[in-house]
Amino acid sequence: MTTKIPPGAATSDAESATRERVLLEAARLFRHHGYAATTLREVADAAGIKAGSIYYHFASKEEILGEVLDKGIQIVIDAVRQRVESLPADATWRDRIAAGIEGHLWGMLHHGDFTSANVRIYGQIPTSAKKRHRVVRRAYADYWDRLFESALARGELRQDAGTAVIRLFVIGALNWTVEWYDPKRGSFQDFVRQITAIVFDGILTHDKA
Amino acid sequence: MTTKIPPGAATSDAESATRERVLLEAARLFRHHGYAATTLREVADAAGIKAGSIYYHFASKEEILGEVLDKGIQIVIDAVRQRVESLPADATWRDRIAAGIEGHLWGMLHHGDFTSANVRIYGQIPTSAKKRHRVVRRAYADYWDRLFESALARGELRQDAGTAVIRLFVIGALNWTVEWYDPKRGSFQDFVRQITAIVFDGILTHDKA
DNA sequence: GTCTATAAACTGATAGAC
DNA sequence: GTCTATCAGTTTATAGAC
Repeated sequence: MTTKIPPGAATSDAESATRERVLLEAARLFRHHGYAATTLREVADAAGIKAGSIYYHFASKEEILGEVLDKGIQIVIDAVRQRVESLPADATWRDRIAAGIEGHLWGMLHHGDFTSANVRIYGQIPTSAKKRHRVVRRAYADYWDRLFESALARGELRQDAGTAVIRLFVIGALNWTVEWYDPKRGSFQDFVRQITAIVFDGILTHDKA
Repeated sequence: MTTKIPPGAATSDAESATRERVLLEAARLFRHHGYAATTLREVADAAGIKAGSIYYHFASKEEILGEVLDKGIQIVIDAVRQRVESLPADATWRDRIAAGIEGHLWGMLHHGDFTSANVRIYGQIPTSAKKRHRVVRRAYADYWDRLFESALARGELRQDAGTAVIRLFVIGALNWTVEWYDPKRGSFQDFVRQITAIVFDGILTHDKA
């Protein structure tokens, strides 16, 4: 509960280098092998310490899981809010949603181990861990629901599909890009342009008068 | 290699009731706990037999995995081909893609344990299993690429995004619906209508002259 | 076809030296 | 802070009875 912070230290508690290293390697291993399949010995090996030493930094395997999951979603939330809230007050909802898409993709693709681990293993973790993590997820879903419902009220969003369906479809599709996006096939900015175009206007051509 | 088939049996080899039961329960457990985290004791318990008995039907845990993965994708392939190929010869590519979307969603959502297991654990399985399964995946991807490239050649598909990006985005988005689709919130046919509308025309409104 | 029994190895977590 | 050593439990797979 009470963690000692060295006087004058600018960092928050819980931020030693090895601690961060353990979280990073855990995220990478959870992503590629799953949560239950990843052993603390593997995590310790990758982090350059022995298995027993992990328990100086974390109380249990599940505590590591919790931090990895939270970090994965927090990175995305921060990137989205930063971009959406730096828009001018008279921005259209289309502009705000576009900013949100770019932020979400940036977070997903630039911290792939944390975000992919989150996407891949959330459905496989103990219910206790799920329950705690659900609060953050719900808050993020609410943020997007507000964007979509405001756009709907302004007549910018299609009305023949539920906003919940739109949110789940779009966020799910954006999340999954971390599983196939290949930076070697083009710039991140061009990727964002393509995805935003598809999300906004669909995959078909439309005759314009 | 040579499996005894009772004379007059209409079924192919490898189709005893308990064998099918083991595959079904394995898919359900792989889906919810991951591959490595699922023990053969759990699978056996769920299937109503003892752990040792599994080895009469399967040579190893990885053989079960292979069959679960193949079945998950084969269900979807069959549903897609059936719908696309029953269309009249003069059908538009829009019609064909719509039929493909409906088939893909039907397969995904009506055999959720096999399809969700496939989506969730593919990134977490041993490379040996991945390598064998990749052949079927590639064939299915090619099928969709042909649909999209034909639509592109006919001017029905948008030209400012790569067909590979379109395929990966759309299939990924459709795959993920199995993680959030709720049959209690509306009929399957209405769900297909909403998803197809979003994929074809996007989430925004478009002024039509 | 299914069972019991067991082998050989691995698991999360703890205790205590340094 | 990190180490070694260890506990108690679990794992896949095999052998052989029925």
